[in-house]
Amino acid sequence: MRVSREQAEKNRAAVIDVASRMFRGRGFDGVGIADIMKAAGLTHGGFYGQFESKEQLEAEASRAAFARTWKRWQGALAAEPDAPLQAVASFYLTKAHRDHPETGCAFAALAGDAARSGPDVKAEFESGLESKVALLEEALISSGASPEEARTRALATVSTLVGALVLARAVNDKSLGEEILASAAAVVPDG
Amino acid sequence: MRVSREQAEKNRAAVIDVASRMFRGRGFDGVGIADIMKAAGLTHGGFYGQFESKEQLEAEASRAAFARTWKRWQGALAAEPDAPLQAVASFYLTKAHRDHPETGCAFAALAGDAARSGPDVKAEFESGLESKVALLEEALISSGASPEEARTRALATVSTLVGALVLARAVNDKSLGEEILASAAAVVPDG
DNA sequence: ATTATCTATAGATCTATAGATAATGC
DNA sequence: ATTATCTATAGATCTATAGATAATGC
Repeated sequence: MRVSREQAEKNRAAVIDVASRMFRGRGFDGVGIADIMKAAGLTHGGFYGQFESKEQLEAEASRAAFARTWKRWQGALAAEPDAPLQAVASFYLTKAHRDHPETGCAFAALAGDAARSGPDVKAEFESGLESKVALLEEALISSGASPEEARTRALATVSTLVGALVLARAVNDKSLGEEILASAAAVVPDG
Repeated sequence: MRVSREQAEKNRAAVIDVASRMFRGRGFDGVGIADIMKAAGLTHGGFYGQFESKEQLEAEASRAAFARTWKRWQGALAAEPDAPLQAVASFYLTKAHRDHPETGCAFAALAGDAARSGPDVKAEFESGLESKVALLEEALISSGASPEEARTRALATVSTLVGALVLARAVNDKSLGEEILASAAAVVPDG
């Protein structure tokens, strides 16, 4: 049941894509390799021809999630260049984002898991963070901020956004969750 | 090998205490019941005489963690009543806290896990959050803030603190972690 | 001939339970 | 007699690997 080299590459990419969603939805420890391969339409045993280990897939799936969400951030910033922090906050701090971790921010979904993971996963979180912070910094500098102020505001804003989403997901009360998101949006300055 | 009712109650409390640290250190899914019971000096099988399920222990261990850290917050606020947000930020956003999740804030350590847990765990996270927010609100109102402003600032500050700690733990680069913590401290207002 | 994927399984977990044991508390 | 804890195990996972299979790519 061998497939073409092209198809094999597509299969590998599909595994990463499926894993990226499943990991965000259920956590690294909440999904098994058999689950992922089945969802990608392949068999469990085929996994180790594509990846060295589950941890390698965790890293690659995180990278893929960051690449996707980076584009979303970039689009929002391009559409509203004069208020970059509000631009990001307004799509980030939403009920839809809270209710759909599997397609949302990998920091909010997996940073706790990454904190307990090995250096390969953390390396992806590190570059994922730096690349988002770089987007915000650039936009803030264009809006007239100093480089130092831009970096501080960018880092702190990401912390506020991620913290608010994580907390909003950890409570039962939906309206409390929305209050958390709204309070975070209220303190994000207009850049 | 039966023990006195008093000792049995102490054993149960010890299991909760040990679990509260181990869960914060390794996540709910990263620790087994056998691990916890062994660390508490008991046998695996004894667990189900003390608790209905692992999830019940997760909820009780979370509650215990919140009770402990609530006291820390209260102490910091009592010591510095005029700058409540800075008071909390200055012990929360530290290298020591980043490097010791097992004795630190359960939001930062476990909110991602809680988001995927059942309603009993989420209920503890909800009341754990409300009780910390209540402390901050009260202090901010004493410092002259309106009730609405106090609540918004309290919720947003907790989001920023938790987000910064979670992100600082998810990267390899220690100095980047410290930069994240410092940027969060810089944007927390003086109350 | 090479190799992507398959079936099947090893070996190590995990939660939860059944039944035995022995000390407490009536 | 009751009950807190113990030993032992069922049954369901999980990661990872071994070896077979069959289509690609030389």
